[in-house]
Order: sequence, then structure tokens, then C-alpha cells
Amino acid sequence: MRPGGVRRLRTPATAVPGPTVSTVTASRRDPGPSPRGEQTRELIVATALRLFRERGYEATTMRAIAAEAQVSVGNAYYYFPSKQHLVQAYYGQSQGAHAAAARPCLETESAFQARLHGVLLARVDTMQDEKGFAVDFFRFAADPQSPLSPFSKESATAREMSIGLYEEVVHGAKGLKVPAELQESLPELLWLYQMGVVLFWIHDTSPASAKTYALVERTVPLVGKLVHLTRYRLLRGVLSDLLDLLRELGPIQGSAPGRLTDRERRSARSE
Amino acid sequence: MRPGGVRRLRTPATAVPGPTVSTVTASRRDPGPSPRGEQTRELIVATALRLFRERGYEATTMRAIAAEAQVSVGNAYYYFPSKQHLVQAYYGQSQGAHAAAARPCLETESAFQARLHGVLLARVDTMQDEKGFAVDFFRFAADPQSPLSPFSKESATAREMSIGLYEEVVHGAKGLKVPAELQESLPELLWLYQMGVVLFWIHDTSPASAKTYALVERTVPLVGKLVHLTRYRLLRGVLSDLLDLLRELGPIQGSAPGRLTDRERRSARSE
DNA sequence: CCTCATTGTTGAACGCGTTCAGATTTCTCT
DNA sequence: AGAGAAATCTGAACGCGTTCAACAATGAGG
Repeated sequence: MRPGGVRRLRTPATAVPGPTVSTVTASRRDPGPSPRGEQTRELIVATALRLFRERGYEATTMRAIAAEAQVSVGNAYYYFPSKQHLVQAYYGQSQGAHAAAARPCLETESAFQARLHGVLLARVDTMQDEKGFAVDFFRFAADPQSPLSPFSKESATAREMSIGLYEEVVHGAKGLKVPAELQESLPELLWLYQMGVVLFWIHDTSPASAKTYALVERTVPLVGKLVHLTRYRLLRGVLSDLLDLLRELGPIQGSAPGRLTDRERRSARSE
Repeated sequence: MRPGGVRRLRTPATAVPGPTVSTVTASRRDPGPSPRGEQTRELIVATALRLFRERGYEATTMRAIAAEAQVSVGNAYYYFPSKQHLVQAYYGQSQGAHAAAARPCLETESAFQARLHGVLLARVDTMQDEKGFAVDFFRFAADPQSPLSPFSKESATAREMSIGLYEEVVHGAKGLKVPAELQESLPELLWLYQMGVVLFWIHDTSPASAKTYALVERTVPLVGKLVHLTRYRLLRGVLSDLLDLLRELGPIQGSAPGRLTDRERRSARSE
């Protein structure tokens, strides 16, 4: 019966001054989050990610996260509608790590296949670095009902960044000649190919994910060949069929809601 | 403080007599389940499936299942290690429904593409009949950590029955000529193709799963063409690469355990 | 008829993710 | 400064899946 009670010092005397100058109402009424809330939000997400890494996803309870961050459980739920939403931050980190790991290859290699190989390998490597805990996360990604699905609205920016890498793969490839109609869709197709590899990876229980690496080594040349073959008549028919299909299907999700779960109905209001 | 207490009548006077004659210790010491336990087991699973259909998976609580079956919660857990395991019964049913729905096509059609189309369509149709509740189940199938994964040991028989359908598709197809090396693997490849369609379906939120049907209509001819093209030189290289890969990768799961979840560790003992 | 091991069954209890009514702090405007 | 609104924060409580120690029914062997 003493809600509130003693609080931790939010900004102790040693805190970084930064833009503390005046209540920065600067630009026209900023609809963005106040710096105070943002601070708590980041504290919570940082704590959560640390504990996830230390103990694994399931073994990390919301109570533990709250306690470690010196915050109440309810407060965590004020910023994140569910435990899964805390994982989205990991998504961003992982995406960034992939982009960084792919950078060297994109700046040195010029052949299409080598570029594809480097970028895809970077993806697997960065996931593999934290395997056993990253699986828990990409597992959610395979769940269509999860907000973490790569096709969901929430994942839009991460998805576009990821596809962007494959745009670089294609556009930076010297001597790559593909039919005009394919040119545009190729990055997205390659991204789908990556999704397939990731899907394989989360199912792959071989030591050190050896089979996933084998899959990459074997399929990259295969994809390379196929892309090369698209310049011949024989495959053109199949190719146009495939591209037509892609155009027709468009985004898989987003058309009709289907049956919503209780959770989705609840989350829907936070839009 | 009255465990046991009043029980329901297990076999009322009107019960089917059947082989009630003597305690049927018939054949040499039968290690199988006693008929008594089997009766309860089936009561529970039937009740569960009924409630799942009526209310959906998440809305059906273990307490409700137990209450409806006039059994204690603990008793349900005596027969099924988890709520998810109750779903495996649905798997069997669904698999049977698919096989039955595919039968007419397999007995009338003779062209490869028509047979493939019929069987695949039968799969989507039977799922679609209970969409919105079937998604919940096939969702688990996409989860590698779930015992319901189609690659898991528990799902082995269902998987083999499913692949069997595609063996029928191939072997019963008149005039189908494929390279010898492909002949053997084709059914499994087609099954993987079906898995892809199912994966698409659980993500598909378009009305009446229209996009999944479009996917089937568009990709079946495409697969047909590709299979046909394997007789030409141009694709032979790609084909052998693909088949080599399949052989090399073998079963995705089963090699090394990876990091087990608490639940898996618990379930492991029940083997 | 009486053990007694096996099988079946019970319901309270545990820990979890999540919710909620209300308290406190911060911001805004006068 | 002060009042009111908005943002932030609290922890008890809820319902869930699951576990567990204990108890009852069953049936084989004496």
C-alpha cells in the first residue's frame, strides 16, 4: 500500500549532461517519446538482452528482467506489450551485425556468385555465433502469428534493410547479365532464398550447423547457375511464370486478418 | 482431501460388450496399454479435439478438457506429457483426411501433372476446411523444437504416409520419364514442395486462402515443366547438384541434440 | 481371502506471462 | 507558483500449463 515508494536515482550527479538544457520542447510539438521514458525503455531492453544471452530465452522470466533492471514488471509491460516484443531489439542488432559482416565482401568481391556467397555466409556466421539462443528468436520468426514474423508490419524496416543487402549484391556485381524483368525482382528472390537457408538453419541440429554450411556451399553455385541460365530460351518460360506468380501473390500477409488470437486483438490497439 | 471419491461409471450397463470375455491376457504378455487406460486415453483425446474445434487451441484450457472429460487435470498429464501432444492425434486425422481426399484423383488421373495437382489440392482443401484452427496446429509443425515438427521422430509414421502419397503420384503416372537418379528422390522432393505450400498457407491471410490456391495453380505446371526439363542436358548439371545435396544433407535432424530446452529434457525421459 | 506391486487418478500448488486499478512523477499552461 | 493533464510506474492478482505427493483400483500370487 505504498506504491511508488523509494526510487532508484535515475540521473545521478555523475550522469552525462548532454542536452539537459531546458525542457527541450525545441521543434514544434515533438510527438516522439520523451527522453525520460526512452531511458527506461533502453534500460529494460538492454537488461533483457543481457539476460537472454546469459540464460536463454525461456529461462529468463519477466520478473527477473524487471528485478535486474530495478523496475516493476508492470513497467516493462508499459513499454513492451509482450515478452516477444523484447526480442525485436535483438532482431535489429542481429540485422546490423549481418550488414557489418557482409560489408568487406561487398567492397572487395565483384563477381555475382562471390558476392552472394559472402553475404549469405555472413548471415549464417553471425547467427551461428550465438546459436542455441538465436534459434529461440528465429523460431518466432517462423511463426506467422508472431509480430516477429519477417513478413509482419513490425518487421518492415528490418526486412527492407535485409533486402537492401541483396540489392547491393546484384547492383554491384560486374558482368552480371540478367533479363530486365528479373533484374527488379532478383534481390527479393535472393532474400527469400536467404529465408529458406535460415529456416533450414533453425531446424539444423548437426554439430556446428555443418549441414547449413554445406547447404550454402552447394546451393550458391546452383543459384548462380540458374541465374546464368535465365538468359537462355529454355528457362525463360519457367522464369516468367515464376515472376508472374510473385507479382500476383504480392505480400503474403496484410490482406485479410483471418481469425485473430486474443493476443493479436489486444496488440492491435497499440497502433 | 477426498482423492478418488465418486467416479463416473466407466462401463455402464449399456456398454458395448465386445471382447469383454475374460481378462484378455490372451497373447503372450502384451506390453501394450491395458484396455482400461486406453479407454481413458481416448476419452481425453476425443474431448480435447472436440473442444479444440469448438473453441480453438489457445482458448481451450487443460482444465476445461479435464472437466469436460470428467477427469482430473493430472490424469490428462498421465497420458499426454503436454498440451501439444494432444495435437498429434489431430495430425493423424488430418493425414487420413488428405489420403482419403486424394484417393479419387489417384485412381482416375494418369498424367503426372494432373496427379500432382490433385494430391496437392487435396492437401490444401482438407486443411482449409478447418482453417483458423488448423493453422494453430501446422504452426507448431513449423517449430523445430516442437515434437510436432514433421522432421521429428514422433512424426515419422505420418511423414512416411505423406511421402507415400507422392510415391503413388510418381509411380502411377503414365508416360512420365525422368532420369533414373531422380526417380528415387522425386517423391521426397514433391513432399518437400508440399511442405513449402503448407508453410505458405499458414502465412497466407488472404480471404479463403486464395493466394495459396493461386500458388498451387501456378507452381504445379511449373514443377511439371521442370521435371520434364530434367531430360535435357542443360538442366542435368543443376539436377545432379541438387540430388547430391539431398544425399549429403540426409535427415536434417537427429544428428546432435543442440541445446535442449527444459521441456525437451523432461520429455526425453518418456522414451 | 489377503498381500502387494503396478497402474491409474486426484487436486492443491508452483511459476510463468500478463493485466489492472490506482499511485506518483513530469509536463503544460496560466 | 499552482492546477490539471499526460506520462510513467507499481505490485497484487488472474489464468494458464505443468508438477507432485499422495491416494485408490486392479489383478496376480500365495
